[in-house]
Amino acid sequence: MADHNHSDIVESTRNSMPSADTLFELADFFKVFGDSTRIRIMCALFERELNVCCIADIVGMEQSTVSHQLRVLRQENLVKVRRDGKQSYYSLEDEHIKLIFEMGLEHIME
Amino acid sequence: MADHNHSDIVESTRNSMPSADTLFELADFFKVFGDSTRIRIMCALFERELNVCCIADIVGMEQSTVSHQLRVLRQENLVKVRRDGKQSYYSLEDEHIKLIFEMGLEHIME
DNA sequence: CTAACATATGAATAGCTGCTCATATGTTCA
DNA sequence: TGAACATATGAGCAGCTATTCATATGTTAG
Repeated sequence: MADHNHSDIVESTRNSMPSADTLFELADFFKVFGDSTRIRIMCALFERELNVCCIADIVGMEQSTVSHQLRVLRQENLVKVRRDGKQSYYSLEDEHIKLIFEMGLEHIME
Repeated sequence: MADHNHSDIVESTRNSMPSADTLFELADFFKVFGDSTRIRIMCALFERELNVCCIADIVGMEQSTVSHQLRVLRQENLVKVRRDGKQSYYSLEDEHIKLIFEMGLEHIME
C-alpha cells in the first residue's frame, strides 16, 4: 500500500463517517442528557413511574420547569406519558437509557 | 407492605438516586456529546489519530474552532494528544466512547 | 355548572456556548 | 537568529437554553 497524504486521509476519513445529518441528530439526542435537571428526572424514573408533581418534589424544581423538561424528553422519545385522571404519569420509554447512563457513570468514575 | 403516599415516594426515590454532584458531573460529561462539531471530531478519530489541520479539513471548520473543541474533549478525558514536531496528533482516550456513540445511534435509528 | 387541583404552555430573561478574528506560543529548518 | 508553519488561546458576539411567572387547558368531585 502507498503512503497516505493529507488529502487522502481527509477523504477516506470523511467516507468512513456517518452522514452529517445523522451526526447532527446524534448530537441532538445527547444534548438531552447534557442537562442536570433532565438527568435527575430520568434517574428518578428508573425506580418507577411518577407524576409531575412528584418529580418536581424529587428534583426540587418548579412544576413548570419539570413540565417543560418532560416535553423535551418526550420529543426525543425518552419518556412516555400515561394519563390517569388529573395526573400524568411519566415513565422511561427505553432500556437503552439505563445503559447509556451507566456507561457515562463508568467513565466519570475513572 | 403498606401503600406509599406521596412523600414516601419522594423520599425513597431520592434515596435511590446518585448524589446531585455525581449527576451534575454526568450531565457535564454528556454535554460534550451534545454538539455536532465535537461529535464529528470524535467520529473522525474512530479511524485513526489525526492532527489538528486534518481534523479541521474533515469537519470543514476553522482550525481555531477545532482547537477550542479539542480542548473541551481533552478536559473531559475523551481524547489525548501526542506532539510530533510541529504537529499535535489527537486520538480517542477510551473505548467507552465508541459504545456510547453506538448506543446513541441505535436509539435514533428506531 | 363551579371550585379545586394537576398539568401544559407562552413570554421574558439571564446565563451559557460555539464560532470567528486576531494574536500568542511552540517547533523546525535554513 | 529569523522565517514559515502548526497549534493554542483570549476577546467579542450572536444564538441558544433553562428557568420562572403568569396563565391556559384539562380533569374530577360536589
